[in-house]
Amino acid sequence: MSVDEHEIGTVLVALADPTRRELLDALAEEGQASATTLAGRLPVSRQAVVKHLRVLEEAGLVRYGRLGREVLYEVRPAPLDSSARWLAERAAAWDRRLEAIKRVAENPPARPSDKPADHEH
Amino acid sequence: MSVDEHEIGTVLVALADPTRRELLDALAEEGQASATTLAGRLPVSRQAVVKHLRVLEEAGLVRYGRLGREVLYEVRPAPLDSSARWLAERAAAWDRRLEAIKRVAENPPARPSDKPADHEH
DNA sequence: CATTGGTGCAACCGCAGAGTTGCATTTCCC
DNA sequence: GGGAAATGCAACTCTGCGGTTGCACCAATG
Repeated sequence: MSVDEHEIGTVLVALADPTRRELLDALAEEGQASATTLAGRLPVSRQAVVKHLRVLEEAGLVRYGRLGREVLYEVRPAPLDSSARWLAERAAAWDRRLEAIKRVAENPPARPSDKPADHEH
Repeated sequence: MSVDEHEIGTVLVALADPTRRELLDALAEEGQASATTLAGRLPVSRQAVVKHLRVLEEAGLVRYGRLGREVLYEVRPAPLDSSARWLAERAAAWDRRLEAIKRVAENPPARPSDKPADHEH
């Protein structure tokens, strides 16, 4: 309801990369930092960091501002928050759905197919 | 704190793909369904669906069980839920961090660097 | 003004993953 | 038994993306 699929998509893609998550951790710790600084903390080149920061920025997870000759980035919690809500909503919806199905399966009608066996591996 | 980085990683990767999200939606709606059935609802081949289901299963987002000659899948909300908590925790941590930095920047000490200008684009 | 530290830009590489097709195999059902 | 429906397996293609390197460009500073 609250946020749209597409925005969530960009956030999920942004967060799916482990380097990007490390980058966010570093940024959150530093408060604010430049691409060069961050590249010093991770085992990748500055250019790689720049590219990552670009996708993070497009997901709204970081903000940047120029200060003299350097560009400082800082973290933005908002999209993370709305994504969390999106996930929680979805989990709740699934739960409701499963509950409804279980009720139907156990009580009134004939069962056309059984529940899948619990197949942990 | 609650769940480990690696598990979250697999969930995020699984959710990052739009086809996989559609697949989960379809599955949640159907209650349970086979790869063949699902392939009928999405614009991809059955084999593609099978591969997606494999990564979803490894992320714990679906469960499957054999019923005669067909394999039925159903959705599992738990990992979604813990991921949501993970994101929310992180967002909160960032918020605290930003607050702390703002306090430091405004009050006691000299400011070594200014806040980045608000650069929405 | 020349140097130096920080960015921006572009080309390039390698690989994983999303997708396909074809075929073998199992199981249901007449 | 013998199709027909569903799954399993394998090989293959192709695009995207994470990463690098090299160089040009700016701006602070002695």
